[in-house]
Amino acid sequence: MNFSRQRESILNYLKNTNEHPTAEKIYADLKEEMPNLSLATVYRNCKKLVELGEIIQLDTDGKTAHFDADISDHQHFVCNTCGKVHDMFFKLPESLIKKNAPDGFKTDTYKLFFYGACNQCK
Amino acid sequence: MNFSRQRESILNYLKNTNEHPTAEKIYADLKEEMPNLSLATVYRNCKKLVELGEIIQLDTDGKTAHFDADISDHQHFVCNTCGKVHDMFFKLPESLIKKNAPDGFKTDTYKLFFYGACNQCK
DNA sequence: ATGCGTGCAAACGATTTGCAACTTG
DNA sequence: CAAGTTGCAAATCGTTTGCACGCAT
Repeated sequence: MNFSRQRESILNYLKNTNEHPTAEKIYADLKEEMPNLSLATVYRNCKKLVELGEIIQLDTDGKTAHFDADISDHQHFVCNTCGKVHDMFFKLPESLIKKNAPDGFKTDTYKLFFYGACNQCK
Repeated sequence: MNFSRQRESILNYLKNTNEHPTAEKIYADLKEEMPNLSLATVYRNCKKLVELGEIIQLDTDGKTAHFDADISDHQHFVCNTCGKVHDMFFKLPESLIKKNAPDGFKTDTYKLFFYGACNQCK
């Protein structure tokens, strides 16, 4: 086994949801099958999985981090009403990035979040 | 006077810098002229000024908020080395937003941060 | 044995809050 | 005086860490 039972569970949980849960949510849901799972373990493993490139971390606001097992280069839409995070599969055109970067700056990555009302909350 | 002395100072401080300081930085700098300024007051006033639309809050990472008195619709570049935040004066084309928003979603705003190396750190 | 991973509780950093005192109209 | 604001200290929230123990090589 590559990963510990806990790490495996967390990764698996993330791979099988299209929500983008917080550590607390992952913890609450997995706690049912693993009653002595600890929140620290969830945080530790999410961090580790991010480092390993198995998942990505979404800082949708300045507060709580969300996690996503879809590591493809895509964007997110956050509903201001229900708080749910939806995927948007596109990338910013390279030309747009290049054109607008300050002179002499080298752009590695970007974070892009859209906010508004989802189809259910509108 | 519209605002309290403290609130005025904070807004004024932000209007006269092109850095994008954190609450701690604002506090540290203003404390010199106002020795009994409290950090809580800085936080309270930054929050209030954001609500009033006088400044904007930048959540460049999941951790510390930065503040910006330039309320025009513009973007930011964060240097991964020195941490400084630079302005980028452009907006995403409406067509790009419209084209990529999930079906039936209504986009209000977006947050866009670029990360990389600035000309000095490169 | 070694090394990594765990659960727990305590610590942490950023931010918020309760409160009594103070300002300003 | 009323409404809004302050400074301080304590509280809160999300997250991290120290530690002693446990499990797989």
